[in-house]
Amino acid sequence: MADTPELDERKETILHAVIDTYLATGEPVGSRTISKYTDLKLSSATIRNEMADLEDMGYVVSPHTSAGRIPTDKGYRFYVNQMMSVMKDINAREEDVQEREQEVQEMKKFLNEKVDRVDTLLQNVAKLLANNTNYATMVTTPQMSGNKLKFVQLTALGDKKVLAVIVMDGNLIRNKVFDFSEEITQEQILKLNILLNTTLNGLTLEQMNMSIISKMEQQAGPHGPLVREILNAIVETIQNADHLQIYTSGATNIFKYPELSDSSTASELISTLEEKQMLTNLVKADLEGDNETGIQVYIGEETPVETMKDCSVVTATYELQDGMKGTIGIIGPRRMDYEKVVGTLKTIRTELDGMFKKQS
Amino acid sequence: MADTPELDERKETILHAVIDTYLATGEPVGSRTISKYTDLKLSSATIRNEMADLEDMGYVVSPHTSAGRIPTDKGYRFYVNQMMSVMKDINAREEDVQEREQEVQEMKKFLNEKVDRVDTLLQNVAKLLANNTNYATMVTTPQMSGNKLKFVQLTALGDKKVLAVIVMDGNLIRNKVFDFSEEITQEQILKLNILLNTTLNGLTLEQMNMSIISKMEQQAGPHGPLVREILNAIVETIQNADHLQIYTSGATNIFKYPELSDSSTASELISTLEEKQMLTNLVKADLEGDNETGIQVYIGEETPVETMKDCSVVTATYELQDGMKGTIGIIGPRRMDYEKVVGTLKTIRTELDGMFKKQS
DNA sequence: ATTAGCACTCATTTTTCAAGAGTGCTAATA
DNA sequence: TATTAGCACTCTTGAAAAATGAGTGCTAAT
Repeated sequence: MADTPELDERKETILHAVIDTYLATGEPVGSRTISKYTDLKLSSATIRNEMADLEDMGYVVSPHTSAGRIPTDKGYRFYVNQMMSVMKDINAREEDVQEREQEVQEMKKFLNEKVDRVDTLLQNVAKLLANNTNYATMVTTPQMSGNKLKFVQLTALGDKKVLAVIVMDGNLIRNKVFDFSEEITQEQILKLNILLNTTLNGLTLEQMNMSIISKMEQQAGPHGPLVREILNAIVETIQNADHLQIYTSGATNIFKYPELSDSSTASELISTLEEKQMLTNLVKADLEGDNETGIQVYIGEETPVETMKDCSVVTATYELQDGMKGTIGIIGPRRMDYEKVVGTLKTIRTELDGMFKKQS
Repeated sequence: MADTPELDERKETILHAVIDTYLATGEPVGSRTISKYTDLKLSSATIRNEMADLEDMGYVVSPHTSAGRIPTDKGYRFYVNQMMSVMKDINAREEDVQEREQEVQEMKKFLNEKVDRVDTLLQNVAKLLANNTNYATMVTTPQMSGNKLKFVQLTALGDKKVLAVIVMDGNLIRNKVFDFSEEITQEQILKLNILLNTTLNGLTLEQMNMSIISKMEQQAGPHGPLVREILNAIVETIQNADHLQIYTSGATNIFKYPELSDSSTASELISTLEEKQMLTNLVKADLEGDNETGIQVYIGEETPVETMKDCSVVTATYELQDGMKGTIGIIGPRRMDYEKVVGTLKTIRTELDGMFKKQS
């Protein structure tokens, strides 16, 4: 608003100190503590005055008259913003990289071991993150946009059943078995294969509109209804392939934080993680808000998921070469270790890209 | 042991009454309550004496001197055994069927609506069960035994990649893409297809032993290593197809039962449900113990999963026509409504069979 | 064999009290 | 004018004490 910053330097230092200590201890922090903690060389009385100001400005509150202060969402927001802008320049502090080196190595090793499917990989990522951070985590499958059909291959299975193998760009493969009302011959299948592939190959889902479909139905002549059935299956399958899946892990980590572990809050949270339905909001918000870093921090009420208003959520977008995007999220208490979490997510984001290149 | 039953009729009645009331209230039940509850027309003092006997025999305990009694595992076991033997004759009480009729209808409707994949169906079953019973639930994918290979189909994807579509009996289909070190021609693929299918079709996993593999390697001549690679992929894929998947739901229902919701117990339980790893014990135990009814009740310490020793678990085997077997489990507090749970599971077991026939 | 009566036990709840942490305000100080 | 020391006051926390009440075990009466 004003062009002078709202907080002078001393207030900033004090606020930072308050939040730092609160993150570490989880207890309201008093003026005496700060007066010792900082190198400001100020008495507790002075700090008290400053803290009263900070309270007026809405950065901190005291839970009751004779307690220390705890940060408000606004306070956390200040802290995180400051942190993010510092991190942008430095990208990753030497010591942090050092410290996380081992983690990454361990992760790589673990991931390379028994991973033959992307979903297993993602599940493992969730699990590892949960273990390393002590927060709850979620990881989504990558979402493709503008999926192109590479080819379709029909095969008779006998018994009036036909197997359609649908291959999309990026070698994403889906199967669909369907029953016909009557037995189908080898020639018919051959014909259908040719018809489907000459018309559809290279098209995106959006391009398979009504006009193309009805044209194909005409060309198929007597097999019109059959073609329609197959097309529907294809469309549905492609849509399904794009179906968002969410893996979560470490839900019970929330019991490590007293402010979240009273049973009603905990129950609600775990439910949300278990049902996964509501987590899609998180993903949407994450994919839309494209800041440069690919990292998004939601503090308390800011989070797009109703049931998580007592938590903070940090999300990261990971992106594969083909423009497939997915989301990783970390859910913890407001007083989470933002610095470590953001750092870890930045690392994972990068690593994940490399790993996917190895997997097909 | 002795040929006279350990409990005379009066003791049985009283024990039954104690357990019944305890199931309903969750509080230790005292002698006065029982003296009113039963039609035995006995004073509380008499009941007190009988209860003291029951305590000596290990069917009940009092949590402290001046409290009522609660059932021990042995007590529950008696209760459940009695119930199961009664149910075997009656199969399903008229009123229960009536009462559950609506549930089943609702379920069928829901399941038929948006279910196009077996795994979604099973997930929904878990969810519905959890909602209807207020306990935590798990459902496994059906396990096949002696999976036979129907055929394999290799297709070039270009870019040194080959798609293998593996079709098993029961039209279970898996895909696997793999990279070769060098480009592969159309003829080579054709040859490989023929070689693979003439040799392998109709074989189970167990039959693909070393002698067959090395024989094929020889026949393939220069493509030996290639064939080996493909075979490995096939074997792995089939094993993977048989990979047990477990869906859980309603984990947070455990918060409805105070005896389970202190945070360490709850955390451990939810973890187990989330990780799913340990639940396989449950499945194994369920599939092995083949009693006539297909229903198995584990009380407290009896359960094959360590972390669930404060719970009771009821499992049911469902079986599809092709001999595929899966497990449904309900996890709740010791004082769960065994009668309702067993009844519901019996119904679901039957319904599920019908539904699978509809799905492919 | 059953029951009434009574003393006793122990968990639970409520009340009371003391300790401690931290604040806000005022007056003194540099 | 900005800082600090000092003090009264507030409110949480924890422990101890007291009251409540449900339920038992035992004895003596029926």
